[in-house]
Amino acid sequence: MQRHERLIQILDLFSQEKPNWELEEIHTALGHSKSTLYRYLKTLTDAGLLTTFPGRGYSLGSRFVEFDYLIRVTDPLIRLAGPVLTQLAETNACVGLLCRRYSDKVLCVFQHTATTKIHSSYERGKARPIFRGAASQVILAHLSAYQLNRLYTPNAAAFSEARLGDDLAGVRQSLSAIRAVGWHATEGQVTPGVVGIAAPLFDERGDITGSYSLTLPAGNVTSEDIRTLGVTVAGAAQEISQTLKKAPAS
Amino acid sequence: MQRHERLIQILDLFSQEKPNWELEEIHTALGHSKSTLYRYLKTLTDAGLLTTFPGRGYSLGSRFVEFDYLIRVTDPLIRLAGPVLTQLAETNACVGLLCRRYSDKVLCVFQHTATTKIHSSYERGKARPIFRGAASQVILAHLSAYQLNRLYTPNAAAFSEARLGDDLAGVRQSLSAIRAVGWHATEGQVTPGVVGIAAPLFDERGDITGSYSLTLPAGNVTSEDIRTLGVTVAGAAQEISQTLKKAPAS
DNA sequence: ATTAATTTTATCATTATGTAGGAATTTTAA
DNA sequence: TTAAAATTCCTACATAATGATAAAATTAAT
Repeated sequence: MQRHERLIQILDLFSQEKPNWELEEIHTALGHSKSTLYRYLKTLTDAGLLTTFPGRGYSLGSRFVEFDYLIRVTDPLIRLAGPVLTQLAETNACVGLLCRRYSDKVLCVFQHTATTKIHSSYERGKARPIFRGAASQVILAHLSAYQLNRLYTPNAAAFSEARLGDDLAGVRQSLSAIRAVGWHATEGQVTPGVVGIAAPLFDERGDITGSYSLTLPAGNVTSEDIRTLGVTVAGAAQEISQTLKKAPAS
Repeated sequence: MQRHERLIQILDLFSQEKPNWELEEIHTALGHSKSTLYRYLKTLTDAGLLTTFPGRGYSLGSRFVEFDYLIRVTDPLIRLAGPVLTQLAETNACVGLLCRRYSDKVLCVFQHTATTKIHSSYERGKARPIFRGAASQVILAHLSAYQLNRLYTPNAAAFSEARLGDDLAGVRQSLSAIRAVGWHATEGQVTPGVVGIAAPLFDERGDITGSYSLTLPAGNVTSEDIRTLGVTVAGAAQEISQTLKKAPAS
């Protein structure tokens, strides 16, 4: 299984800093023979994963845009949680975030901004590690014991830095506390001066699938405000999870 | 190059009708051995092109969402044309569309709706054939003679149905007329009772790269209105193309 | 519209890599 | 904690990938 990885490796080249690659540049970067490279690029282009225009090299193909659309419209979480989140963000003049767990990271899948005080850098399509910030940690708190174990060993330092505990027992305790409260708030773990308040979302089988959160400037809010918002967010999230249970996904 | 195609073939299974696939279902559909299939699925999953959750099978992975984001933020067309288009749509209480050419189809990459009278079904991520509708035909009109030839032979019927002419000479003439006017309007080619008014967008090398268009209900507009809007759209598109020329893409 | 230059694809002998089936392991669920 | 299920590993064998070159397609210029 080395060939397939080499094919897909080509996709890894494309980044925000360098979204366009000439054939020669790919050749230099990855070092295939010209005919092999042309073969690879044709396969990826035919699949819509790359596009090419004469004299302008290769860039990411339409398939990514099309499949993002497909994911968007088939995601029951967005359909259910989106409107409620928008309203919540508007009511509280803050930023609303809907995140999903993808293996060991957390991806923003929907966002609504209802304030100019925060420059939200967390739009649909941006991923974060599962360790920092309320929207991530509330997911972490609901992983199965087995999954937490598996995750902890190679990431002990990250857990420690995120103030979740310095050993597995400590981490378990912190996460258990988050579960007991039903919502979770952090300050400045992602952006300084910004508070995040998050609640967990469960899928139709009752497994953790994402988080529902509000992000607001730390200055204006008391811990009492945070508690009130936490309860609100948790209530909304719970309702969504229950609806999801009744109307199973496709 | 048969192996790689089989890998990517798996992605073709995922659709709006069936966004979730169990291993067994894929096995039935494509007929690899179990170990090979697991190997394929692991490769795709490691690459972020698929995700899997226990008991819920496989679905499209986070990479599509992340790369869509990347494409969105690195697309100079969206950056330049987006705001102007939004304003144009608002002013005229209609739907604004920004499309891009991807080989033989046209993809909507940005949309702004400023009316409730049309149910716009053309959001970011939706693709259409290059033959029907103003937003497509205006791109068709600016293909090179060679590309038009190549496209015509296997699609003569489609050209005819789209009323672009019944032979290559006729098609050339229709398209030449569109070029001469600088904008193009069609009625009901995509949605009955809906008028589309489009102008071409050229990249920094002067090649056709997309279209800029407004979509509005046919009832309320006179052909004089259409002409006025056409000139406006063409002017805006021209300005964008010129800006693009000065500020070359990454 | 024709022609020259460039880019892309096809061909084919050689060599390396993927495949399938069962065993071992990991992960989930009870 | 243990049993069940899902996933990955292992190896002999078959098959397809590779790269140099030739042919074709596409672009650019006249």
